Amino acid sequence: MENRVRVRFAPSPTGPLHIGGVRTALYNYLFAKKNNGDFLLRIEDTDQTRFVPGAEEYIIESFKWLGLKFDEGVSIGGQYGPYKQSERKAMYKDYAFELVEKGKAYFAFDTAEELAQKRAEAEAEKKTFQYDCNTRLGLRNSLSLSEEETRRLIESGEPFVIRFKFEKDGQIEFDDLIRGHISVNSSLLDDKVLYKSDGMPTYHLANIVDDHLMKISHVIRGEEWLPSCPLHVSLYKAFGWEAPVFAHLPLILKPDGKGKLSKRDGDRLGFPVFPLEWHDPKSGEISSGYRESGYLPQAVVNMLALLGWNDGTEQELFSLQELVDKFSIERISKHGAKFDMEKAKWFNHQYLQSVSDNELAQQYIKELNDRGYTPTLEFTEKVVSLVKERCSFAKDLWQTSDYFFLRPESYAEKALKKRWKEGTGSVLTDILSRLSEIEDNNEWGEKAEEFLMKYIPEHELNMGQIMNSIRLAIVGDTKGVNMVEIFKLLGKQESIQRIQTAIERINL
RNA sequence: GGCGCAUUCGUCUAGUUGGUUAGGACGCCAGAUUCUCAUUCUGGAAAUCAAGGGUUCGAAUCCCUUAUGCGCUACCA
Repeated sequence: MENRVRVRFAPSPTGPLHIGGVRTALYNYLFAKKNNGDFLLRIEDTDQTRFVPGAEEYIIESFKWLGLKFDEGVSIGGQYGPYKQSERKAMYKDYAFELVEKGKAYFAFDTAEELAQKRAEAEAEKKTFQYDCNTRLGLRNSLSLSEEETRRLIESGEPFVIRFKFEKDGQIEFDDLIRGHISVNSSLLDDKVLYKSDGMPTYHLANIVDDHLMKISHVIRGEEWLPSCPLHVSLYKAFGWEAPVFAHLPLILKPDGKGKLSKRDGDRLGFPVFPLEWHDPKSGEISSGYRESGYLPQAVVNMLALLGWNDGTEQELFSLQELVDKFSIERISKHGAKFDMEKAKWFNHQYLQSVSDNELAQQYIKELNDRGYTPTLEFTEKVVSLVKERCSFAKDLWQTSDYFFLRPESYAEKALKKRWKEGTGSVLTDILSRLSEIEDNNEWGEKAEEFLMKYIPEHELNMGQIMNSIRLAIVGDTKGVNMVEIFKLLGKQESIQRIQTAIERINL
């Protein structure tokens, strides 16, 4: 029980879950499962001003879709709860005060205006104001003020925050599983606020307290936390707690240019940045999701896992279980990875092929019904089996198989020019009459093929030319699956009808 | 500005103890297959390993410097 691996994913419910966050969660999950450990979900809602209704439910729903199960946490429960920081509010204050008593932190009474003033002054001199060991004595806090004054201010209800007190010339060192040894001089760090004047802790305090209380063994999080890690390490030390092992993940970058992948990039380049579609309750804006865009959850998981990690072999397709078996933090790359939508599409193509025809057909038939067609499941299944390999998404089914359901209304001009020559009409008329003579049963398609294979060479006609003109007549373009397969599925009546119509229309 | 992190084909990456024709995948191009399109298969182009210095018989791999990019620099997470 002592050294059990326990990791957590700790999002803040300020909106939909970003794909980078999903990857962070995935790596946490893989690491936990690989080591037979626990994967927890904690909601970090200490900033009341940024709370967005529905975000928490969205997060839970996202992981359900992705197939990543939490062992403990919000909506699941567990013995270390509550798992939502707003419900743990009372305890943070005690911990913050404990630090003040230990001389590791102090009260500060500076107002937001006063600090803004300081920053403006510094900026005017092209410097940066920092609340740290060099400036704190000149500011209004329990270090610069007398004990009586401090007590008087607190008792009179003056708003205050608690700041961490960094040592003057300490060296803070820690090891990161991905980045190796990291060393920072403490006098360069600013005295971060731990406890806000609204009675809530900041991320830094709440995070450390909760990770300690929830017995988190490894903290796997985004690189944006690396700069504040020295503070976190110092906090563990100040409390006298053992720090967890840290691993800071590289960022997911936008496909073009530089920088973090953002919601705007998705809108701009036309790919989802969120696992599920998100309806913003305030702006009413809708952001697309992987699920709604037709991605399979396994494909998203595989794609994300490989964006910055590989097992050292040339394998690229992994099931979730395989990822669990082969995952290792040490093999995560150190630098950010640009998101590649083409590769994402390729992954989905791979996974779509493993979905059964029956399952896809059931899904497709709903779409067909919506479009006003009512084919049987059997027929739809046959169509699916023929066109599946050409699709990357289930939604591609229609554009690759529409001709099985609707007659061509027009004929592609380019194909017409190339495949419908002077005598095509009369040749097809002759072929048509011969096709009509073939008995209309299950073997009609094969028989039709047999006939064509004989007829075309016998009349010294060009195979490609004739087959394509028939295709053009039936499909409306020179595209689609094997002609015989189309004959078979469409049947004699429909096939002949379409050729007949085409001859009449085109030869007009 | 300060601090931190990073830097191998267009993109994702392999390369863990210095000796490889620097490998794979996506994308791209070509060929093959087919009645077309797509799929599939085969092949090809594509990284002087950010740059410059060292160390060494030998460096993508070790050291230094520089450059560039990114991240953080809030009573946000």
